[in-house]
Amino acid sequence: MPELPEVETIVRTLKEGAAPGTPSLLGQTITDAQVCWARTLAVPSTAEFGGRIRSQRIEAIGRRGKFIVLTLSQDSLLIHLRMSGDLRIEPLRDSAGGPIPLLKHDRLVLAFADGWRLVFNDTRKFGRVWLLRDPHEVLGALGPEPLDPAFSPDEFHQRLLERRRQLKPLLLDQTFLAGLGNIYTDEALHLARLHPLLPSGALDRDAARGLLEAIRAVLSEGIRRNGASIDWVYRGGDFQNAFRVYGRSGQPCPACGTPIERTLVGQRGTHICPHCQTLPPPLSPS
DNA sequence: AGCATTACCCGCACGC
DNA sequence: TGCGTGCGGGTAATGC
Repeated sequence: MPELPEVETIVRTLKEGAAPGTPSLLGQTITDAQVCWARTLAVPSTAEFGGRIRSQRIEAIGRRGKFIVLTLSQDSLLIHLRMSGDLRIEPLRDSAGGPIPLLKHDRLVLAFADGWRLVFNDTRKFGRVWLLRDPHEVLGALGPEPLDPAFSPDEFHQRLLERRRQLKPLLLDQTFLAGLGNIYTDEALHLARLHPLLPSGALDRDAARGLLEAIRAVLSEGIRRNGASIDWVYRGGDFQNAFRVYGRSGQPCPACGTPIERTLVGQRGTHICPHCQTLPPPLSPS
């Protein structure tokens, strides 16, 4: 479900505590694990998982692309929410001391020494969790962090030239750039006034810089607004109220008023302003 | 050979 | 009821 800004928002709430009275995940010691849906676990096996994670302490909480990264005493726990994954922190027992039942679609539970638990809920079962000694085994495949100040416009330009692909599929490719998904890609391309099917090799230095600036602008606004809350999964963010094109087919372009159009690019719903985002005519075959 | 593109797949819920 | 759609990504087949 979430893209970089939603994952960033979730990571921050895990660090700070979701609400007053709910604890941070930092420093928690894991006392028990329950795997309700075996395929949620990428590695290791369900049989190995509980014994291996038990008694480890959460030393750090971070994000890489769309991955939530929990650094434990010995291992790293990577969580990818994919389309419908969600995390919640709640007490193990109610005020009367009775166990609090799990909910429909709860897939994995970590219990902590202080009486709270972390629950991974995932309606569509696409989400995955990895428990690894070396997180680089998975995260090493990811491209640069778009908000990393050390990632320069010229380096971005160079990568665009190396990978000659249509812009939208390329921006969605996590090995090219980590963190963009369907919403923020459409938003960034519109802000940069670039057509999603434009070949990446066609961008000059200025266009590449403009695209990186647009990507950073939409991601930053997404984070500032605590992400977007759409469909039936509500997370409290309100970036959906600032969408320029996503989900707005037929409504006016915020820049020029032309009705937004919805097309399909690589099986993904794609939203553009046909006036602001034009494709140069293809070279004739003759 | 090595990319890039395309089609399809994976559970489930929701709106029309 | 049936059908289209989806904040993601892996795989296999095909194309250049």
